[in-house]
Amino acid sequence: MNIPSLYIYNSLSRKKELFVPINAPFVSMYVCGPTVYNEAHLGNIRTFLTFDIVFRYLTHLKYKVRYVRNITDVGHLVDDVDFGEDKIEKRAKLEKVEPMEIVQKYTNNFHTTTQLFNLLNPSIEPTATGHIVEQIDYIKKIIENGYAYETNGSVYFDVKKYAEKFNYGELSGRKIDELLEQTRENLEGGNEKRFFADFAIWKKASPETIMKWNSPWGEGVPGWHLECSVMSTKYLGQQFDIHGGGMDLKFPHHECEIAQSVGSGGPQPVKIWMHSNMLTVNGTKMSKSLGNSFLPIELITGSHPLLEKGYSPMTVRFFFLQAQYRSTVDFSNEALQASEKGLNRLLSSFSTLEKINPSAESTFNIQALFEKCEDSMRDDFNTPVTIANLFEITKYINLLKEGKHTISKVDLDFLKDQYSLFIYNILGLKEENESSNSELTNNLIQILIQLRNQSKQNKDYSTSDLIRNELNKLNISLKDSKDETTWEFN
RNA sequence: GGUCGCGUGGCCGAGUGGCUAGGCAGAGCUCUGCAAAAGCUUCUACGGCGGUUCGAAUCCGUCCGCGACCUCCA
Repeated sequence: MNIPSLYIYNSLSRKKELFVPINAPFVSMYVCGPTVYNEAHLGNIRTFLTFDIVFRYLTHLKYKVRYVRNITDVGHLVDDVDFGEDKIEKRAKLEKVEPMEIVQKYTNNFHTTTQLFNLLNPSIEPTATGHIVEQIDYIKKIIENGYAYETNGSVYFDVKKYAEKFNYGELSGRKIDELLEQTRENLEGGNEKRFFADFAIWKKASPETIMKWNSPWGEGVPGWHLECSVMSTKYLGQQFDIHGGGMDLKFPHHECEIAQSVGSGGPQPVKIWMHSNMLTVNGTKMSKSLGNSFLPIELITGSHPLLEKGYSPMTVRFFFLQAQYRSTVDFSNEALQASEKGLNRLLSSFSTLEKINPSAESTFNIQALFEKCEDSMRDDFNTPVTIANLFEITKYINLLKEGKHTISKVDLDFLKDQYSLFIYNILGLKEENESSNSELTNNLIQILIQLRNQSKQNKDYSTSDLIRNELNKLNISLKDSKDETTWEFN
């Protein structure tokens, strides 16, 4: 297998590294999925989009990718105090339904949303509740290795003990000494933990808790960090290629995952840690608590107060891809509108392409242009540069149509093939609302267009303008080009 | 306070020790009965101050501003 060099930024080493799979052509990738206690917002979508691109591009490079993205359906506590409440249970009480109804409802919702944004489904989508037995076994191993202790029916990971031998904090750049400085103030109040940085891997359940399981330590729930270690190990092995997630999961979540894996007797679990940056609104992280988060539906309808109008899912997808995944992206109406127009320009080239006739020779090097697209993707999935390169190709397509360049049959076929490959398959963009118009509507409007063009030929401009204006009142706009008139809904 | 990151033209956003990123907006032009749409062309910026260098927006130092994480967060 001859695969060109792909470089990926590794959060662990803090530099771009040549990607060499542990067991090529297979690639194993784990991404922290959603906690299904409410609707995913746009910030969440950005992260999943990042890894959708990684999945798509690795697949394009002919790797056989096993992409695991979990569903957290238990164990994610509202906070980490002794009797922290499960996020899903809390929501279930609020909506007065069973916790599993909440799980089902928001899992369904999540899937609808991922489809909306054209995110590919992962190879495996395991749930935390489906792996309770494995999690209990995993906890036992950690205890046997001496890196966890039981208190009051809960089991905590012993960070201090772990740090004696291993480097706790290596991923997030935290020093255990700095953590120690905060010990005194944080240890007040009869905490069950020996050390404030210790984290629960099994949490005792209160009597009224509905979702709980039997364990050697009594009834309880697994800790949030644990599921990812357990399920990644189960489906990808003790060591796998890529682990992804949002930047805000780096600490403590991913740090704890490493500790659990190593503490259970395994090796350093992940070769490349990838973290996608946050979506911001007016420079501040999008989050529900700040009230600045958009739900997909608010985005499409434009019903959120911060939005001037609605934007299609593909516009948002394209907008996200115009920034590199490791940079923050700021959400603004101006930027969205710019993306909307830019995307439209890119996509309209497909129909332009159909009108181009091949010549004997090509006057430009189309292979080189697409090679640039590959290069930018291979440089840590640099989609903004790839898009810039595609716009350059778009310009050539337009120049071809104007006859200012020529292209051979072979090159034209290559161009069509590659343009479609990059835009549809690799960037995962797609046409929208094209098929939403009924055949009848289209035929009726075509008749009106014919009538109008006849009027124009007869220089009967009052009739032609009448047709155009009346259609406009129905939110239908006509677009004249040199050889034809097309229409679209406003 | 600790750790990390960022500051690019009107806006959004790449990148790089010397060679035009790109998109949107603006301007000009083409097309056109008019308008719209579309296309082409164009607009040359890198927070302040020092330093290294033949040359820095890119490296180093410092200051200013902004943000993320520090056990809810994608």
